[in-house]
Amino acid sequence: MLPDQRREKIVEYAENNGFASLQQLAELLDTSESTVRRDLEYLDGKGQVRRTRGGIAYVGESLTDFEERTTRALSQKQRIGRAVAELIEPGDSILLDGGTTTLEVARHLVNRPLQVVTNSLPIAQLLVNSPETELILIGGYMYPKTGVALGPIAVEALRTIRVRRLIMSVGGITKEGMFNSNSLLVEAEQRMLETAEEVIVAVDAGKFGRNALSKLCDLDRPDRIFVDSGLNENWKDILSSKNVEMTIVE
Amino acid sequence: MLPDQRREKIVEYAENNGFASLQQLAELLDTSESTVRRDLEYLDGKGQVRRTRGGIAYVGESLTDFEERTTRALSQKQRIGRAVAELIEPGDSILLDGGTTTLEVARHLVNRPLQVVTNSLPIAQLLVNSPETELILIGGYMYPKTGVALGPIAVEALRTIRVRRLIMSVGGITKEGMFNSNSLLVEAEQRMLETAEEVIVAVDAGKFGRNALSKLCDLDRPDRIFVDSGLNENWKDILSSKNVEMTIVE
DNA sequence: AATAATATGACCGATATTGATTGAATATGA
DNA sequence: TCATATTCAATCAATATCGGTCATATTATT
Repeated sequence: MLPDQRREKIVEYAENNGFASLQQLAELLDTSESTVRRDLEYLDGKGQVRRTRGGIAYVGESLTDFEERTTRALSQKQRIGRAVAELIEPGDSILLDGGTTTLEVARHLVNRPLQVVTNSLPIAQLLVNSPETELILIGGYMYPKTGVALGPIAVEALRTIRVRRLIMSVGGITKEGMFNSNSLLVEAEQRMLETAEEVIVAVDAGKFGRNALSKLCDLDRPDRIFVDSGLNENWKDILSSKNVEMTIVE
Repeated sequence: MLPDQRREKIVEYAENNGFASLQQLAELLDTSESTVRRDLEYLDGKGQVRRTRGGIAYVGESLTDFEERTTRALSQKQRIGRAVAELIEPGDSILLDGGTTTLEVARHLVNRPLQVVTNSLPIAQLLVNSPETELILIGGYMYPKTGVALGPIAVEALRTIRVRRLIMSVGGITKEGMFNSNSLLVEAEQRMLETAEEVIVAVDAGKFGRNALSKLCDLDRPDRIFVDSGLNENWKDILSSKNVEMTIVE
């Protein structure tokens, strides 16, 4: 097997399982631990994966990525995306955060007369040739896996922008608030929150009760949350007690 | 089997499988490893496929298919792109302007250890998943036709950036200087000129003697110009009298 | 047909990768 | 704390791959 191919498989395996031990990988790839060790060193050096004693852990959206793979979660994302897009009115100016859910929203915005601001490369790619849509891209350091622009350049660019609606997704929601896994991302998203009149959060129910690294904002900060019908009653009560408008998509 | 036919099969196989080893290919095509090796060198040179030790990996979306079959001017662009890319050293920080010629340069930068700054969406798309390459995207208003970011946001972002080399292409070159067709673009490019230690212009010979809307800079502003061999002697004299280093690609 | 130009396959020294081994560093558990 | 068991980083010999060269075969041109 080719070295690059092997490394790709390692990343893939780590993505799916969140963690992988040296032995597992050596057996899976039918190679020696030495080689795996060298590969991990290489991949870690590049930030694709984080080494831990005895193996590796996937860095980034590990848990969510896994869930995204399941078709059920995906089709829910699509439904959520459509529902959010239906809310958008002609001539709106909207800010689209990166993420697979917001990408689903963007799919429904092609060829609609809108001003769209985004820091997501895939979303920009989708909308750049949409004739009716005026597209403004937020630049910055490109985070490789998800293709979103982060860092000081992104934050600075967001300072000069005002939009009617922000559509964002988050990595986890607990009673303490909304979370995401990457602190650079959270910093950019906090700036986004300041630029929008109305904040809309689009998540699948699986994110509720799950924690992540950095706190993004309080639970009552969004004006509206779009979520699929998998949300349990307890959470519905909590949200309505916080005066967050909720749209259950099915 | 014809060489071109054989190469086409190699690309096809790589597309389908993601990876292909030398041995696999040699067997599949019923030819020697030497020949396959030469083919891979050729295909890698065109950016259609990425060589890795022991074989090849398929690289990104094949815009190439479309461009491959077009005029001679394009293959000159490819050659220029390759020549410019050879100049770039590991660890360099470079700023890539938008345009088809610079896109050809970018094809040869995939998987090389570099810091790349660009305002071009297609170039970003090409490099975002190149693991060795750190990518910084300049945002702004997206100009639909060419997919480059322009306007005040782009200009502002460029103010905070310094790079070793700027690689740009221009719409026209006359004795009065370099020109481009869009004044927003020229404004951004003038800012780019300020951020780079060394300015490299990559153009095909057809641009010489041609005018365009907005003046970008004087003829002697670039440190180096890459151009194909179609450039006539008169222009060579003019450029050398201006102390611009010239590389004739062929 | 003769010649030139190009493509091919085999070979070889240089280089990179691999797997095993070792002692050092770190974690585990009494 | 100490003893034991893992895991780690470094090293080395064996192996695989690379780039270049050369003789031969194929194709194009005169």
